Amino acid sequence: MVRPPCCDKLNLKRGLWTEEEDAKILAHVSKHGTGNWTAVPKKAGLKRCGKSCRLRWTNYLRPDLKHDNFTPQEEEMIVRLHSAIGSRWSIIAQQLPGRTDNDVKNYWNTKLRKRLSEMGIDPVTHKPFSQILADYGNIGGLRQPGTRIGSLNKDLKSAVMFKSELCQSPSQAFQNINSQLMPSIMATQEANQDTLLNYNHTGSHSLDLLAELQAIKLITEASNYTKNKTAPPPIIFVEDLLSPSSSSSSSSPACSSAAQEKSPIDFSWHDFLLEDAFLPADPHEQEVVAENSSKELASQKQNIIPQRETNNEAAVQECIKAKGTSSVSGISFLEAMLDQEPEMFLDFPNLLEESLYY
DNA sequence: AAGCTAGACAACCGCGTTCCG
DNA sequence: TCGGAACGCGGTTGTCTAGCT
Repeated sequence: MVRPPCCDKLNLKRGLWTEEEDAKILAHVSKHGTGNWTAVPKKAGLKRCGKSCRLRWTNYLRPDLKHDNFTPQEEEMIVRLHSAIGSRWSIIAQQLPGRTDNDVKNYWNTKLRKRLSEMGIDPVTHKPFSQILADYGNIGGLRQPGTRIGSLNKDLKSAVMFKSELCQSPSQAFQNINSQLMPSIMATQEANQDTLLNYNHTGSHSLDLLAELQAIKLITEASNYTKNKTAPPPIIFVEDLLSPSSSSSSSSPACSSAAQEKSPIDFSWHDFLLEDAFLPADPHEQEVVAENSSKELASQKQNIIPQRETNNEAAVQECIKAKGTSSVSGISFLEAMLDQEPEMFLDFPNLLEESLYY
């Protein structure tokens, strides 16, 4: 295909926009509306390509855009949606009035991704790094002496470094695994990434549009519930959405009864993991763990709150108080998750260290 | 005060999709 | 049905600024 002349950068200005240029765009749009952007530069008297004009309008000049900081509710929405549909920024942005895909993408890349990494959660898979390391270890005799970790991504590396410092372990802990386990991991990582991308984006495992919209709807409703406490909390399982026969209704058989009883108000960092981080590989052991988990959840339910059957404000507040944090409170959603980091390591004492020291 | 670095965000690039004659 | 133009999207790069040495 022949590229339009505007892309050839012939005598066309690039870089940051001036107020004068912005004014020209605004004047043109107010007079003629949006559309036919290739004609806009000429009509508006701008030495820019139409594509650049459109971008300036959609990302900055549109009157409905918000230019203030992201709220904790917006942060929560982004993380939830990203865990469900991946980096579909335009879809995510559609759920956040006044935000553009560029806004969301930049915010994710500069803030949210990093913070999740520091929590020990892979921002791509939404799994704990330790599980990823463990997964690597289960493949190809990783635990054999002389095997190495490969192209662990930047987030994983930084998270390991972060944890090493936290635990006052020598910083060479990461260097050790990095140097000892590197090559055999590389192929595995690439394979996993391919699978992941297929799940999250396109290809044979992709979510169809309906599933995506259902996911968004459910997540939106969940978010509204945490804010307004107005409706029963839907629970969304990515595994459901990925299943060809999936239904995102709460009657999905894939939703365990224990999980169904879990309320988003009772939010914890666990909610942002795609699956149980330390589920044993052995199916029989998985059953045992699942059974124990169900008992534990049932026990917790009795001790905490009758979540489903009440919208009782006091009970909800008590729950929030008990958990110490929630997106309902004024503090940042991610800060809330960070606050629960000690809980995370209490739950999974072998997190990271397991992979670091064999 | 100057130089360096990291963070934030605006803008660009390339590719896929949609529209339309 | 086909091909070109326009549009939309996600990844990447560039620029500015604040903080640190």
